[in-house]
Amino acid sequence: MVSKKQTTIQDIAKALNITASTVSRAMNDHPKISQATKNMVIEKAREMQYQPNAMASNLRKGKANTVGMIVPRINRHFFSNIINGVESILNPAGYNLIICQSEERVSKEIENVKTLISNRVSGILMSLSIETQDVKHLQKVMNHRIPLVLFDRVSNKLPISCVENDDELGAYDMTIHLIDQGYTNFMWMGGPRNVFIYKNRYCGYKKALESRKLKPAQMQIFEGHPTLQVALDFMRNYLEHNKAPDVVFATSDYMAMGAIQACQEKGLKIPDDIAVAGYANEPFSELISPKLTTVEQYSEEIGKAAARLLLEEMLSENDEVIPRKTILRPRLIVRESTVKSKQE
Amino acid sequence: MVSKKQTTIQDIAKALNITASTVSRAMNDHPKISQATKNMVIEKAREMQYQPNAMASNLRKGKANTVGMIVPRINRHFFSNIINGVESILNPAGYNLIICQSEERVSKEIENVKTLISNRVSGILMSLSIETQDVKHLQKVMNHRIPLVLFDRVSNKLPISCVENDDELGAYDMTIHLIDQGYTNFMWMGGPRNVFIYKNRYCGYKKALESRKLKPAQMQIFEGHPTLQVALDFMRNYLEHNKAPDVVFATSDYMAMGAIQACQEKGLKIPDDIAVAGYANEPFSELISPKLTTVEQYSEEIGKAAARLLLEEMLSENDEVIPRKTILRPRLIVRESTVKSKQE
DNA sequence: GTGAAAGCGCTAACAG
DNA sequence: CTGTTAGCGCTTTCAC
Repeated sequence: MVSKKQTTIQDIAKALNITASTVSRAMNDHPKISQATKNMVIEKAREMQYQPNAMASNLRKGKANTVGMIVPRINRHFFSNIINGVESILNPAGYNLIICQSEERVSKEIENVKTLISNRVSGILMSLSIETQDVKHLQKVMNHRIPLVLFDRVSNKLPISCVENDDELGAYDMTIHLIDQGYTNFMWMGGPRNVFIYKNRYCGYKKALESRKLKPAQMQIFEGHPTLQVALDFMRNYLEHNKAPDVVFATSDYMAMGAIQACQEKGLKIPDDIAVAGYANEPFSELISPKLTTVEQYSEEIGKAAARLLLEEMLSENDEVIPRKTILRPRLIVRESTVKSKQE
Repeated sequence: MVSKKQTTIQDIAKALNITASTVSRAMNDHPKISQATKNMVIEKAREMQYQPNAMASNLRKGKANTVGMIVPRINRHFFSNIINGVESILNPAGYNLIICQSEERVSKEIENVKTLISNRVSGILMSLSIETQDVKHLQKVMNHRIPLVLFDRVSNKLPISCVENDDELGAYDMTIHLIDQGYTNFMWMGGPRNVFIYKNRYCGYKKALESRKLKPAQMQIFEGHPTLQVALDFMRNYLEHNKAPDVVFATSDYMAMGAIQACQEKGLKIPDDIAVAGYANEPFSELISPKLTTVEQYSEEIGKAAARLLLEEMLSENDEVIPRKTILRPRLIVRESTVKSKQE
C-alpha cells in the first residue's frame, strides 16, 4: 500500500482518536505514557509505515543529533580508519556522521564548514587541508557555539581541543633506530613543512641526529608532495647525478615506495646498499619486498580519542569549555628495509 | 561579537526594516527582488554572521538536498573511490552526502535505511552487505518514494536501477589469459557464492574453462571470506598436503596476496612454479613483487554512473521510473605474477 | 518589488 | 496519564 503523502504523527493520532502529543510521547518512550498506549501507537505506526521526520524534530529541538566530519580525503587508509574509530564511539552515543572531503583545498574546506553550520550539526571533527593557514572559518564555528575538535592536522592559532600524534617522537624513534643500525649519511624526504605534522617529524629527525653528534645540515633534504610519483621522479634524477646516501627516511610510506622503486631500477639492493624507512604503516608496507620499516600511528585510536573529546564538549552544560589536547604515541615498526642482513 | 542565539532571517529583516519574506527571497536570489535590496540583505547577513538553517528550509520544502549512501565498509579503496565518483557528480549538482557503513551486517544496513528515510534524503545509493538476502528494507525505501540506486552488490528481487561490473566477463577474460599462458591445472579461490559478484565471477571462470575444453569440476575450489589471512591459512595447509596447482585465480587481491605468501614460504617461485592472479587492482597489487596480474574495476566510474542514474530519478517529474541498469566492463591488467619468464 | 499570513512535522511547556 | 497550544526558521501562495 503506497500513499502519496508520508505518514505523520497527526495521521496516527487521528487513526487512534488521540492527540499528536501523545503519539509523539509514545514514540519517544516518555515515562508518563501508559504501556497500553505505547503498544497501540507503535503497532499503528508500523502498520502505517511511519518514519519520523528528523528534519521537523531537529528543527523543533534546535539541533540534529548529527556530527560533521571534514577530512582531506576519504580514500586514505589513515583517514578512513579514523572515521571508523569515530563511528565506534559516536554511533552508540546516538549520533550520525556527515562526512565531507576538503580534497586538500581551503576553499572546499570553508564550503564544508558552511554546510555543516547550516545543518546545525551538534559538533564538528576536522583535520585541516594541506593548504590551510588562515583559520577564520574555525573561528566562525566557535562563534556559532558548535563544539569543535581537530585531529592530526591541527592548528594552535585558536583555543581548540585536539588530538595529535607525537610526530616528533615518532620520527625521533625512527632516526635513533637508523643510527643504531649504523647508518650515518641520511636523506630526508618529507612533506611540506608548513604542515605541522611534517614540521614536527622533521624536528624529531633533527633532534635525534644532533643528539648523536650528526650534522643534519650537511645531509640531503628533499621536500615535496608526499606521493609515490613525486618521490620516484626526484630519486631517479638524484641517483643519476649523485652518490646514494646510506639511508632514506621518508615521512610517508608512499614516498618511501617511490624511493625504493628508483633504487631498485638502479640495481641498488635494499637494505644492503641503501636502507629506506617510511611513515604511516600503510597496508602495502608489509606486503612489499623488502618489508618496509615504518611508524604505526594507531589511526583508529585517533578517531576514538577525538570523538570522546567532542562527545564531552557536546554534552557539557558549561558553555565555555577548556580546550584539551590528547597526544598519542606512535610505535616504531622495524621490518626488513632497514636491517642489514647478518652476513655483511 | 558572539550572541547566544543564532541569527535568523527575522533578525536581518528587523535590522533592515523589511520583512522576513523579502530577506528569504533576497538570499535565494529571487528574480523579483531589486538588486539594491539583495545587496543590502547580503551585506547585513554577512555582518550578522547569518548561516541559513538548513533544517527549517528543508522541512518547509519537504526534502533535503541530501543523498544517503550505504556501503559495507568505507576503508576499502574500492568503496572509497566509488564515493569519490559519486561526490564528483552530486556535489556540483548541489547535493550533500550522508555516508553510512553497514559493516557487512544486515541489521546495521536496516538501521541505516531507517536513518536515511527519517532524514528525508532525496535519494539513496547503496551496495548490499554480504549477509543481505531479504530486501524488505529496500521495499520500504521504494514505498517512501525515495529514489534508490544499487551498485556493485545488487539484487534483482526488486525493480531497482543499478550499476554493476560485468564480473562474469572480468573473470572470463582473466581465465582465458591464464589458459593462453599455458596453465591447465587451476585452483579457484573465491568469496562466498551467495554474493552476486562472486557467483558471477565463478560463472565467467567456468565458462572460460569449458570453452577451452577444460573441466572445472575436476579442479580445486576454495571458498571463504575474501581476506588475506583466510587465504593464507588455507593455502599453507593445502600445500602441506597437496601438490601445488599451476595457477591460483583469486577473486580478491587480498586472497591472492595470501596465496602468494603461502607459496613463497614454501619456496615456490611465482610465476615459474605457480602463477597467481587477483581481482580488484588494489593499490598494493602493483607495489608487490612479483607485480600482481589483476582486474581493474574502475570504481570511480561505478560511483559516477550510479550518481547519474540517481540524479535522473531524483529530477524526474514522473513518479514511476523505469529501472535502468548500467553495466561496466572491467579491464584485465596483466603483470608479472602470471607471465612466465622467457628463458623457461 | 514587497508584505502578510499560513504551515511544513514535531516537541514541550502548561493544564487538568 | 493525556490534551491544548504555541512555535522552531523558513518558504510560498496570495495580495497590493
